[in-house]
Amino acid sequence: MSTLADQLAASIQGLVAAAIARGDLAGTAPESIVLERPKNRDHGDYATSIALQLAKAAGKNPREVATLLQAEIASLAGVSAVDIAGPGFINITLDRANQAELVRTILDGGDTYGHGDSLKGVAINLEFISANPTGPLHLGHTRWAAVGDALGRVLKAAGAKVTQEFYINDRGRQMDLFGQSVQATALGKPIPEDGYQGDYIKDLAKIVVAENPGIKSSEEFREAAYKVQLTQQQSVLSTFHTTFDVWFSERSLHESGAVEHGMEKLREQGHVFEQDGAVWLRTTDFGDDKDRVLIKENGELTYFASDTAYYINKRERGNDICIYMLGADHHGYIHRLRAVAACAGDNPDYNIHVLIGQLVKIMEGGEEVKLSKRAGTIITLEELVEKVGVDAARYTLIRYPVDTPMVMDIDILRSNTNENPVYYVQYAHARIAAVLRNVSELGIPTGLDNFDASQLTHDRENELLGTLAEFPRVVAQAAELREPHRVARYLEELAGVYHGFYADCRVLPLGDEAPASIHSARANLCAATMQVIANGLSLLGVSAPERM
RNA sequence: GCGCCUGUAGCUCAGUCGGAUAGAGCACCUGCCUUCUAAGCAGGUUGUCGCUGGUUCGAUUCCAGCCAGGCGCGCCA
Repeated sequence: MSTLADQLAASIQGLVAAAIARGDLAGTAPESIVLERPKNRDHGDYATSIALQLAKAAGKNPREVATLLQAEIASLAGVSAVDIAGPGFINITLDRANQAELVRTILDGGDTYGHGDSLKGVAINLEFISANPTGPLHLGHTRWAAVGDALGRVLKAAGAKVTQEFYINDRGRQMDLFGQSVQATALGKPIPEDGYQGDYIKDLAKIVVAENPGIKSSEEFREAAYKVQLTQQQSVLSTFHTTFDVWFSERSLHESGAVEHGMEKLREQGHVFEQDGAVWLRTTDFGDDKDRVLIKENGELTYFASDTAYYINKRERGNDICIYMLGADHHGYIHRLRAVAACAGDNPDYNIHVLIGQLVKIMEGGEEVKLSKRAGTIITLEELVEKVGVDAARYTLIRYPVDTPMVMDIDILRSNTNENPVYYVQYAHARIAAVLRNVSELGIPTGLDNFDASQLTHDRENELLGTLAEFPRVVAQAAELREPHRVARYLEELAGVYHGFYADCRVLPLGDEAPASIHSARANLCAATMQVIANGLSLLGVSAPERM
């Protein structure tokens, strides 16, 4: 879908190229032209600084360059005025009725408005959370549960084929300790050193014993508790509206021979060597600060060996790009994972992308809730949802970039005021739904057959249309930068613009006033806005209520 | 010591192909509901964009160095 702004930018690009071909300008034409929405409304609907960029090569001052292009831009379809301002900005004002045709585009597009094809044909593997199945999901996992799922939705909207994947760390010492801990608890014995504590272990022990009478060995306990705990994680994530296409077991990686296969591939690429009785991967060739052990001196495989094989496995399953979402305590993995990609013969700048999420702090009652496993003050995903609900939790976690540490204030999230941005956005949606209910009750004709774009010339209408037009761009950028928070911020802006429109532009007829085409036009504009808010919230996995 | 992230209003934070007077919410004042959801709108107050240099028509944005804070640097998983 190409937006009005895209078409305009392409046309201007053509004009610039033509001017250069004619010899009016010197230099080379830019590949594309950026049209931005000026913050100041006096600067038109769109602005470009192209004249300032061209000036130097052209050997003219920027205002001259702008003047040269002015008349031609003004003659483009849909443009009503072109002004030159400041050092040489070209400010473009669009024809309002023409702009209002966007309502048709949105309503025709329905829930696909905003979708694009910038990542069309790209297969992306998106791995997030990947917790050990040895306990409930906690706050750190929760940030990824929200952001990861939202990112997946955004990438799909940009046309990518996305596999959302959860890597189950079901192998190794932690699992054994887990089994021993549950066993000890069930049998009333002391929990082993470094074992798992907490009430949930007691609960697991009870369930496991009830379901498996006569269970004895720690291996049996491990397997039974693993099953219960994994099911619990899956069920909690499902209520959180976070879905996975693949639950990938680390064990299966070993059982299927994928680890040997991965190792073989790395050997072929020539980055594997032996030293001190161990087998290493020379990751320092590609920016890691030290080489990494694949097979220990005692013959055991390292966790890193699994990671490496897993990456190769993902790529061989047809994924072009592997995105990893890791906690801040894993940021040391960035270099080594990129090096793994490079060792496998891939381009680390394209085939792999590691996102690091900073920590989440919780405030409640004006104080920081200290999180400690030992003290049992871990906040789980389940508890957070109980406190604030799915929508508020998801929305708040998503609206910040992941590389900033964030603070969640439970008290604010519980409040139904506009301190709580999720309500601000949802309220706009519910408000429109209410207006449209009234529209339908009053028998005001809606539908695009009754839509007259030339009615929508009010400043507020124009501002709303301009904001609606930005949505596809926001989605594409969020996908490109892997930053779903941009969608949330956009929705807050859109909600604000709608509320302003609502305050100044009456949709329903007043008193005895007969329904006229302005009412139909505004009703359709409302419907278009509601559609965009719904589409945006859907990208975040947050509900769009019709009543509040 | 090395590496990753952060430093923008009193508070919580936005701000990427470098652009015009740096934004939003909260907080604090002032207005607006006998007809659309006031969970709303309009207006006012608030800044050495951590510091110092560099690149250039122009830097909160890019580069270098420094300061401050968070986190991490196992043949652990």
